[in-house]
Amino acid sequence: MGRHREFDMEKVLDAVLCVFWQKGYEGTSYADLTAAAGVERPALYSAFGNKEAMFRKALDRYHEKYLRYLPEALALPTAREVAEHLLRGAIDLNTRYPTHRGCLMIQGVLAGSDDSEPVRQFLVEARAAGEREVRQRFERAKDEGDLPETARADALAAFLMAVMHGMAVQAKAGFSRETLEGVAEQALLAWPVAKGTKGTKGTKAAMTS
Amino acid sequence: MGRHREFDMEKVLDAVLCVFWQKGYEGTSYADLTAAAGVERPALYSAFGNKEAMFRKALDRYHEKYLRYLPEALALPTAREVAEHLLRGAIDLNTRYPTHRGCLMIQGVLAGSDDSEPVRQFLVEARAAGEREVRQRFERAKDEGDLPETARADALAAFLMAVMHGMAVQAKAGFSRETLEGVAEQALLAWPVAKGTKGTKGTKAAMTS
DNA sequence: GGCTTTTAATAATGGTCGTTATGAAAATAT
DNA sequence: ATATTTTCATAACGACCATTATTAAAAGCC
Repeated sequence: MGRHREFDMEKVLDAVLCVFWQKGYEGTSYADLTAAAGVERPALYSAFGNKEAMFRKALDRYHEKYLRYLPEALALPTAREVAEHLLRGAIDLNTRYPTHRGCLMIQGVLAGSDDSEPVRQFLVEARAAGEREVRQRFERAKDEGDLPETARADALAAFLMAVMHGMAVQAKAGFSRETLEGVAEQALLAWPVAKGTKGTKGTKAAMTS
Repeated sequence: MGRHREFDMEKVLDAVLCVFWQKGYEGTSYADLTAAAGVERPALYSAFGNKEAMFRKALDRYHEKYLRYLPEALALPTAREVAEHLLRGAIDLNTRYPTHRGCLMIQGVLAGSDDSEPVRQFLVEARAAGEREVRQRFERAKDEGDLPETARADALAAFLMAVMHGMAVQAKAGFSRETLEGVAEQALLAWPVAKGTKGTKGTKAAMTS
């Protein structure tokens, strides 16, 4: 019984995601959303609830569709490869789409009015969760011996995420892919190497290959 | 002739700056500004012009009052010291004030509506100007021999700024000063050393002293 | 075909945004 | 002391914000 919806829910969500990605949570209005989705306001409300819920849904999709490189990275055999894959994945994602450069988890809400504080806090926690996974992966790497005992997993994870966040800021500012590759390359130069493991001296092209 | 203004212009500007610093450009309303400055709207308009001009004035003051560590850093004798001072200064600034953590030049506008695009672009250019100064300083360091000929000044500057941007994001997310010091320490581990210059092996406390 | 149910589009809600008239208060100048 | 000029606070402006009534259209069931 009843009529079925005429629009493609996934297409609408993708359109919504792109707008949030480009303009951030607060910078996005329903006028923007309806224009991008080709669907009127009440349809968005019936489909998502409200703006905050819509953003959370968009963020879910962002994880599923664009942040796959994170679990991919964590599954690699060594911490060095994990770091390389994370940096490369971030560069790809931040520079691939000219209309929405940078990272939704950074520019979604970095600072804003009190109204958007719940969303900001949600993003803070989401980023912390990602960093936690990376840290735990590096702790495992210490156990497995591909990171030296003296390495600090928490500092390495925080450093790696800081570089990724910084690259997101730079990508949003229009920095080229090549420039970001130089950043990632420098970030990896001091990657700790466990005793008895061959280093990567001379492989300066590690990040650009 | 005529009446003179009753409020302290510098105090008002400081208050305005703090609000922008905390909530960003778009997240700040005139209600916030008047509440913080203790001055009514028309006074702000007569003193600054409009919101965008007010933000630019606040950014000028930010440079003068809080970004002094940048020219300080550039004046130091070696590139290594420049980098250390920049990182330390960023950490200080980003974590010192609990009510407005992070960096105005990052969280002022990272992404926003079309209305705030001029301000966003202005911040992009301001950050680029800072990075350019750092790059030129590193090129000089190559000439002077305290950076090796093989070092890429542009990549080092971009990397350093990326780490600083990333730390600003993390500071806004509540990261402790100690965590950021660990990030900066890792960032400096691979700092290039010219031939015939003594390295810094073993001085792991370089950043926390 | 009539009845019910769900979606669609139009348009209105109260509230807040940035920006300004407006008129009272205060201080200098004549 | 009066006139002039500037600043001050109250309050209003239109525009846009996120959120909903409201009503028309479409699709199922009998």
